[in-house]
Amino acid sequence: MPPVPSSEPTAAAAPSRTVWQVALPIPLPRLFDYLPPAGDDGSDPVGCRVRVPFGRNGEKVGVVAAVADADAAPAELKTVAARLDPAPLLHGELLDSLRWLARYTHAPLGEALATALPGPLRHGEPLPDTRRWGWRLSEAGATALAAMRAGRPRELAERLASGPLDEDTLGTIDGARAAARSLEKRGLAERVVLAASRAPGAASAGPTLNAEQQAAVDTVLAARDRFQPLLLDGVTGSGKTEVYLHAIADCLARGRQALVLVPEIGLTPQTLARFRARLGVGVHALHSGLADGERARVWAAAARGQARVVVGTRSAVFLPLPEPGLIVIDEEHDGSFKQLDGIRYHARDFALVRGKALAVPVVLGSATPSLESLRNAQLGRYAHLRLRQRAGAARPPQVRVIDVRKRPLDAGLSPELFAAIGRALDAGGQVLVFKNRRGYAPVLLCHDCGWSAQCPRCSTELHGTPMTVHAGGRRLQCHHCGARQRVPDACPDCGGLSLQPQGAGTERIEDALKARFPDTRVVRIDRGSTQRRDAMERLLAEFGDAPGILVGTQMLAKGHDLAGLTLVAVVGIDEGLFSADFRAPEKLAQLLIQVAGRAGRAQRPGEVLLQTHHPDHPLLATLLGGGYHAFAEAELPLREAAGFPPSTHMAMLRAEARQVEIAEGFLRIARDALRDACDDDTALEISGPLPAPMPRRAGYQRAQLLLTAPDRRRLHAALDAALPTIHAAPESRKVRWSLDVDPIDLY
DNA sequence: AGCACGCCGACT
DNA sequence: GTCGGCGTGCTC
Repeated sequence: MPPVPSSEPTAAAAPSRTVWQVALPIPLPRLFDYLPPAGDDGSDPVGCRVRVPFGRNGEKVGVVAAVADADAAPAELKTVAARLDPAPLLHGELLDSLRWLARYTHAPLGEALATALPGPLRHGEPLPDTRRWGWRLSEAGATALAAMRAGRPRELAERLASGPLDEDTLGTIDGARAAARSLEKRGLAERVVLAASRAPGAASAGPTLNAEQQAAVDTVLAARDRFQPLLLDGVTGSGKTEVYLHAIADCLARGRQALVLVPEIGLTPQTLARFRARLGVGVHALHSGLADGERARVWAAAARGQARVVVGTRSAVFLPLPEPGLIVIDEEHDGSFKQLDGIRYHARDFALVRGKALAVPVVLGSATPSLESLRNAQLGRYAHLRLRQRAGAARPPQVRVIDVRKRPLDAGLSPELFAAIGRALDAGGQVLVFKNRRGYAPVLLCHDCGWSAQCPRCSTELHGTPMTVHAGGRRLQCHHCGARQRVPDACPDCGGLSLQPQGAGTERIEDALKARFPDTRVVRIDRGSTQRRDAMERLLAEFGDAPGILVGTQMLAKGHDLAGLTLVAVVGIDEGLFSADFRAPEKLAQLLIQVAGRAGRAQRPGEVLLQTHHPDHPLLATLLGGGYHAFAEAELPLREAAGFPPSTHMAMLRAEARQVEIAEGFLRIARDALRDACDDDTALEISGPLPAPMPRRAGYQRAQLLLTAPDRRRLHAALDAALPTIHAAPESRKVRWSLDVDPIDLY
């Protein structure tokens, strides 16, 4: 039986009948109109979740995006099955910002809203209870206490006699939960709501700030109550976190909430413990390791203003902040702030949009700021706060370059490197062998002279565009223009026969090290060996500070301090020097600085060895001579000359199909639609369709279209104009396609 | 994205 | 003789 006695169209004057326009989490770029549910109280439904009938016999949960006149609506309308929120769940600034995000990413609003909500809320569950629950002794319990026989229930009753106990504490006492249930059954104890503890607890004082830190804090505090981006640009060990903590403490004192975004690997128990100890209030954590229910509780606590400080990874940028005071993005250059599937948003950029709408300062911290942020600082859009002094006694490590041309390599490691590792181990030190992992599209390199294959069409004097190895090592291909050629038999420069694709994996390196140092512990840490999020911490804790070798990738650049670390060896940097990805030099520079930072923390002075076929490469010379900022100052003009971001703006249209021709055919349709959408051809440069390496799924081929525009607004205008055509094209249904605005990986 | 409807192979 | 492959079409 249909639950809704449908509202019959009355012939009598029924003037402005309205429809609810609902945003649904499906990849269709429009809203869906529904009749309001019968008996609705008539309060503004915008921002409320609704359950609606959808399709033949399905139901979906969506969010009311607008209320409109029924006359304008299409033919037959279905009726909202249920309004799930009496008052809007999404409203005000957050709803506005999410509308912006949907427009900016050219995604349906429903998908943007779904991305912002934790699973349970997305699926229509009520906002969870965030009250603090605890146990207290009932009156009967108080009288019965003296007569109780010994045991767990009596022990608990005795504790409760001196005051109620919250459930978190209870959970830490052995057998206390069962004891509480037992007391409850006998009417001796009861479960009660405790008062929310918003009163700041004991905040411990941190170290005294040095002059630079104090100046940075003062600048942040001077910007309270207005939108102001601040780039906190401080060398490793300069105490950026102290600056955050002071700014957050001020924010708390003014009764405001603070949101801190950290990279995926940055949210360690140590980080949280430090925030908790220093701020003296509850610090909520939000990360991918949390259960769904827990994420929903943090979201609800933020929405109710109970969460005063939240430290979270990427998705925390979607938390509601009814009493906003400050947003911090730590390690703002980190790639994990960019979501790579679904709605491809950048948490740092979205945090800035929210900060602007919320009128709060946004602190972007990094020792190696992204070139985007550095440029914004140079242009005066961001306040630029520099911390040049290292706190404490840490001193920069010795950095040495090892030339591996013509050296016999074992798993990519040179004899000099093995010797240095042996010396460090003999001296009782720890060694980190760090593999720069610039994945799947290897460049071809001559081991004798260092020559690498460059595209003859796309390379200029300023900027080489490498060709990468394809078709099982038989073909070279340019990722910019798509040009192909055969892999040469001999090096065109020196005639040598040692042409090889770069890239030995960490497993091979681990095996080689185990073979050379059979009596030494070799621990490999990479995505494969640490699926679970605490696995890395556990492995590192086990590693301790006794001599041994750690082998790993990016994940090891940060986090857990290794006190015994005296030698860091970096291999695979040539892939960064000659990558087809224009961001590779920036990523490599950031990585090298960070890795060097690790070696500088030990008691003994650390040593960093860089293995390369290009000991004289300008990037290395600039970086080693002048540090990260010298590199950035040299790199920004190169980017500009080559027409790359941040001076231009990009979008990537990707397509995937069983046959490349299908994917490319779709992209050609899209290309034509985009060309038609531009009134002049300087507005948008379109490259492709280009083949994309490494299909995500077996049996599928990927291709892509790269869009570059000098002006962001015109890029978006072209996309806005062309996307309806692209959506409507029959070819679009034969491929899986996606649009990535501001792509970070051009693969 | 789901989910149904719709026409051609290896199983009870 | 059916169960089921996923092509294609639609969703207020």
